[in-house]
Amino acid sequence: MTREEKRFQEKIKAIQDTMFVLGGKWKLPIILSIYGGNKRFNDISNAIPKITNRVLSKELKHLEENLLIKRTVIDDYPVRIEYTVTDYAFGLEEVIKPMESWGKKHRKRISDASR
Amino acid sequence: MTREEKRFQEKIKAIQDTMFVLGGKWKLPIILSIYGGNKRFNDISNAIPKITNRVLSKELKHLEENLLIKRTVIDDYPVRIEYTVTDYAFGLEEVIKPMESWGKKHRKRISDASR
DNA sequence: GATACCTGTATCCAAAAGGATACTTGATTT
DNA sequence: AAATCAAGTATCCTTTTGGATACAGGTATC
Repeated sequence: MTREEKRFQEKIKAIQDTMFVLGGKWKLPIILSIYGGNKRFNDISNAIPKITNRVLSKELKHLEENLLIKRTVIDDYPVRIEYTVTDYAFGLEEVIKPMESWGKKHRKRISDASR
Repeated sequence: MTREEKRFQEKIKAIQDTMFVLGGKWKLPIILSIYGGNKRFNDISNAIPKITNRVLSKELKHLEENLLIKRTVIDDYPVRIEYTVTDYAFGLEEVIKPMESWGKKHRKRISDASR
């Protein structure tokens, strides 16, 4: 593999890492929902219609492992859990904003193309 | 649904549109490979180890439908096809670059966190 | 007439992602 | 003693995505 090919592979890998963190059907809705003030498991679940417990649970773990949200155990009764977005997650702004604006332009472009 | 919730849904939809265009295992490697000079089906196929014909064919169609590459029939013998990236595809730079740099920072962050 | 070249398709299969539904745990109120 | 609540787990199933392999179809060379 040439040096050039290697840089190329690293570029792809970095982009795919980003997609791994944000990709799939639910990660963005969950992050934005917590950011919007929902802290508890059932609050988040209710705020996002149709997500199941199993999937929400898995995604919360994924987001926690990737340092985007924090899980805090509050030890009164019944034991409550609070999820909050981390400061680190705010760094995603720099990637989410371009994705949002490109996605909007693209949708328009594609629907224009079919007329 | 409040106005706020609606804006929220549109934001998510736009981001997911971007992911739909770029997501999956092969789309980026294919775009970058064509951008890097591979024009013919078999060239692209050879440049990307392990991709199968079936998958390459499907992904090329997807990328063409999304206006990122152009398919040109060259009526020689045997009929050749050339794929090139479109000018429109260059607009992706604005979303790919942040994804790349965030992905790199994130990989470092995650590996530091586990020490 | 067999063979090779090129750009795919066709068929079948495996793995990953996501969904439905019921259940757990353990203190507390009824 | 039964019911309740929060935050998930457990089990099983469906859908989506990707992979393996063979082969088509038209021309041109051997």
